[in-house]
Parts: sequence; C-alpha cells; structure tokens
Amino acid sequence: MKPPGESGFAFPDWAYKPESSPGSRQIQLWHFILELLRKEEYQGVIAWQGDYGEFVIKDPDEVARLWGARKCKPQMNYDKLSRALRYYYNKRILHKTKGKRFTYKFNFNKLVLVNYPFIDMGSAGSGVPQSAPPVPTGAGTHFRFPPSTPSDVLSPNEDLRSPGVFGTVSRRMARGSVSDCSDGTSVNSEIEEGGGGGGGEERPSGGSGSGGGGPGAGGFRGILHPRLSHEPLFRMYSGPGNPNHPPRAPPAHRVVPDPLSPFPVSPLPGPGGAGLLAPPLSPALSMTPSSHLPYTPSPTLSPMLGSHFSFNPEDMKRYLQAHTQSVYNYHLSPRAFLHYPNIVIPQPQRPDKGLGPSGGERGSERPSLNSHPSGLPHGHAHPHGHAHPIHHPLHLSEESAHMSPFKFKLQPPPLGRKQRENQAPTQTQASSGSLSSTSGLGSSVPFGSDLSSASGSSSSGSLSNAGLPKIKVEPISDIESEEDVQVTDISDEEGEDREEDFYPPHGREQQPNGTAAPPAAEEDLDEDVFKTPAPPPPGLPPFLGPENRRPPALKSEPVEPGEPAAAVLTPSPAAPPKCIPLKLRFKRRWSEDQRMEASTEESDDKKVRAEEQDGRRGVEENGGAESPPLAPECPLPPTQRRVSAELHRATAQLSLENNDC
DNA sequence: GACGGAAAGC
DNA sequence: GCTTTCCGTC
Repeated sequence: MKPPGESGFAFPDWAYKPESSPGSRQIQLWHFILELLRKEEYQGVIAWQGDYGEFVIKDPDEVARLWGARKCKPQMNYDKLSRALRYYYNKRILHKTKGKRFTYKFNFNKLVLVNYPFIDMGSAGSGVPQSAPPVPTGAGTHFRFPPSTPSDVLSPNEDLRSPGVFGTVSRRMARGSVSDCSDGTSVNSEIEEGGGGGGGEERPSGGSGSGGGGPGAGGFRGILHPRLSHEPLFRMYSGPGNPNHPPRAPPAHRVVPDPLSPFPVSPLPGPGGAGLLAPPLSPALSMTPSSHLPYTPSPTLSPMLGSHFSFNPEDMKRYLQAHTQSVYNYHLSPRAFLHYPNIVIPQPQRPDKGLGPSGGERGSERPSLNSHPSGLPHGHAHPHGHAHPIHHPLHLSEESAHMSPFKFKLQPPPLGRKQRENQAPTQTQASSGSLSSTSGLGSSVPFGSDLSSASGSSSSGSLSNAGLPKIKVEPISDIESEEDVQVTDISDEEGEDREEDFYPPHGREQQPNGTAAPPAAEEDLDEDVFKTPAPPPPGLPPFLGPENRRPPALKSEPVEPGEPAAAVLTPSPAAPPKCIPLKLRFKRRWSEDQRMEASTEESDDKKVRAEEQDGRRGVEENGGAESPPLAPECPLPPTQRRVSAELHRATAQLSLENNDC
C-alpha cells in the first residue's frame, strides 16, 4: 500500500460512469480497470507502470476475480478477462505492451489527449507516474473521450466543463450506481468503500486536500476543486514511494509560474532539457516518438504528441512551431518543399536548438513567431464546445504583426493559366496580402489568432510583394473534423501499429515512388482542401472571426457552369466591379484556356510559377473564394487536367462574379 | 502468455 | 454493443 497521495488517477469520475457506457448498463472493463488503477489499494494488483497509459496487471488472478465480482461472474479468470481486453485492441482503447507480461497500455491519446489538449504535462511529468494519464487542468477545458469508445460516457449534453457534471457523476459513483452483485463481494463495493462511496474515498489523497471537496470533489479527482493547486494534485500520483514512477524532475525545476499562462505551473525545460519534457506524452505512442519520425507528425489536436510539450507558453510555441513546420500540416509531402523553395514557413522563435523531430528537418525560412505569450487562454470554449487555446479572441488584436499561421495547409497553386499573368495586374485589386486574402477566407482556423497575425505578417507580405511563388494557404481541417476522425477511426483502422494512428493521414500521402509530385495537387484533392474562404469579418483581421474557422456551409463544391454559387461562395469584395454576362465570361475564359492549352510545352517549373501567379490573381479576384477542385482520383494528362481545373475554377469564379450582377 | 475466431449471453 | 465462454493457434 502506498502512502496517501501516492496513487490516484485523475480521471473524471464520469469516466467510470457505468450508465454512460455505450451499449451497456454495466461498467465496462476498461472503466473498471481505470477504477482499479486509481485506487491505491489496488496498486498491488494493478498499477500504472512504464509509459503513459501503460499499466501492468500485477495479479491477473486477482484482477480477474475483482472483475468477476463486479460483474457477478465468479467464473471469471484472467484468460477471459484478457480476452475482453483484447477486444479493446480494435477499439483502440488498449494496446498490448508487447514483451511485457500482463502489461497493457491505455490509449489516452485517443481517450484524453486529443480531446483534452490543455493538460499540464509538465506537472504530470514531474510528479505523476509516467504511465499515469495526464491530468487535465483548467476549468475551461473539456475532457472527454472519443465517441466511439467512452464516447458516450458523457452525453453531448453533459458539459464536461461543468463541475456539476462531475459532481453529479461523482455522487452517482458514491452512491454505487454501478451495477453490482448483491453478495457483498462486489468489487464496486470494495472500490467504493475505499473510494468515494462511504465517504472514505478521499482518504488516500492525503495532501491533495480533497477532503473538503464534498460529494462533487471527487469528480475530477480534485482537479475541479477550486482550492486544489496543481502541486498537491499531482502529488497524488506517484511519490517517493512509487519506485516505478520516479519524478522526472525536481519540482523546483519544473514549476515555473507563468502569469501569462492559464496554467498555474509549467515545466520549462532548459535547453536540451529533454529529461523534463521529453517524456512521450502519448500513452499510445512509444516512448521514443522522434526516433523513427523524420517529421513531426501532426498530432491532430494533441500538442503532446511525440514532443516536449506543456502549456507553458514557450512549450506551446514549440508545439505550434512543430505544427507549422510539419509538412503534414501543410498537406505537403516533404518533397513539396523542394518544389516550393520559397515557401516561407513561419517559425516560432526558439531558443537555439531545435526541439523534437519537427525542428530542423526542413530548411525553410523561419520567420519569427510570436504567439501570444499566454498562448492558452482557458475557459475559452470553442464554438463547438472545444476549448482551443489559440482560438481565443484575445489574440486577435494583440498579435497582429508577428503571428504565424499555424496549422495551415499549404496548397500548391491552382493549375493555372499562365497567360493570365499579364492580365493579373489589371484585374487584381489591391489586397492587403495574398495570404490574408486566401487564408483569411479560410474556413477553419484552428489557430486562429496566429493565423490572423499571419495574414499581416511580414512573411506573407514579403511573399506576395516579392512575387514569389504563391502558395495557397489554407487552414487544415478544422478541429471538429479532426475529432471526428479521431472518433471514427477508432474502431476502423488497422490495429497493427497503433502508433501510426498519430500520424496524420497526410503522412501516408508521401509519394511512394519517391517522385516529387506536386504535393497538394495530388494529395489535397479532397473537398477539405477547397474550402470557400469567407471574407474577413469587418474589423477583424482575417482568420480571426470564429465564423471563419469552420464554415461548413462555406465549403465550396465544384460549381457547375452557370450554377449560382452564391450559396457557396461569398461574394468577394475584390470582385470585378463590372458585371459581364456569365455566358460571355465563360466564353472568354474558355478562349483563354484554349490558348493556354496550346502552350503546354512548358516546363513544370514554369508551369508552377504561372499557376501560382494565376492562383494569386484568382484569389484576389474572387477574394480567394474558390479554388478549382482538381481532379482527385483519376489522373488526367497534365494538359487536360489543367484545363479541366481551370474550367472548374473559372466556372466557380464566374458564377461568383455573376452572382453579383 | 498472447492472440483472435466463434458463439452465446446480457 | 459489450462481454463471456470456449477453443485453436502461435
């Protein structure tokens, strides 16, 4: 038995809420496992060990017995229990730690991190068992499981941010709502007896001060306790008494109060302080995230993935930087950068040496990135219930000049009509910046504030001013969709190597043959890529308006000729003042395209340039409202494809323009 | 021990 | 839908 405060599992009680288990009114095994894991009295039976989320069943028979008791299955044994656990593999709730007997690993990346990005991993890294899941902090955060698994643990109506929920659940737990056997041997009884049930629940927490929490205090294991600081909270975890989980760093080292940070404390890794922040934060990932990754994979929403991360502003910067640097986030294969050497990748300022794999892999420029120091305003709920730090409006006005566009998806310019280069000047209206015009229209801007800065950033401006190849920059898929992916793929994807789950889909888009294919042209043909940008809301820098972040309605569809696009496309302020009959416009465009087609002998390099130019012009023309949906699946001859794309774009554009008439 | 198919129970 | 039970395989 561990000393008080040594164990503990900072999961919200609703995580164990049996009635929330989808398809089952009884507690699910993984819930039960979590229960055991968070009860220090069962440390001898099952305990966190190893990587994050990894636990070892020290006494399989006992665990099976407990489980059997809970489920009133006296015949339960480890073999059966393990079978049940194995079913979690496909659900990605659990992984098996190969080579370690009775050792499994929770996929908290799926369960928690992805959906709960505001976790002070620094705290976790110091005092918490390495294997223990990260502890969400901050009232404004939400902590939930993906739908496919514990998903329904919390109904959509139950706001995790609401303490009341936890309190309610906690009380339920305390009442022993978990279905139980009546023989008194119920594990539930055992657990609750030691847990919140009889009121003795918090006894182990010792210094956590949870005793004053009342019925609801246990909801978040003290997290929600207003008077509970991080320090004691994390001391709940392993202490000196837990040989398995030595603190990663002395508290004095890790605790760095940052007035600008929503988090009371943050770990500030010294230069090269891998020891402090290095712990692979994804429980589902191996502890050596970077060793085999040439690039920092886009961790969807998890800033922790394979990197040193905390919500310390500095760390956040690095995280964002990683995003920025990630070719995957640009939906570009690494080779794309060879094709677009002039791509300016905004980079956050970093002390000196790169952190993590995402660091210096690419030789792109690194304009300074000055993300908001606070970086993570908590309490700011995403319109859809997500509390995304960088979406905080606070940043909008504050960081205008040096912000960097995070989570941009760089797209190659639309296949273009080079002949329009000459026309561009005449048709192009003054635009505050190509980037802003494009990305400002962007739909979802996960890191909105940063994007806003990006629009006005010198890098973007220089880009357009210098006449460098214009890269269409779009925010990558919105958070929601990413979460959806997280949710949906949880049971669908292959289970061989779970770690690949954390590689963004784009990671698989690399050209297998090593060809330096025009990245986005082939890769980003899905509709996601072509989102109809919305004009920046008045008074707001582009990217900033929440409405710009995720306008599903703005997602542009291929527009049929003559089809009004008003519903899809937002009239651009830059739209030609003069209304030309749609028919005529089409005719003109067609002629242009025909001429263009005639000159297909150009080198790819030249083509790209022309298209970029064209793309810029087009963006300016319609306010970046439309991009030609490039033929995705069926490859056409270059010429044909280009023409087709052009037609598409012209169609959309003309439709849009005509709409104004 | 671990895995996973199959069938059945709840 | 999730788990239990059984079982063959590695």
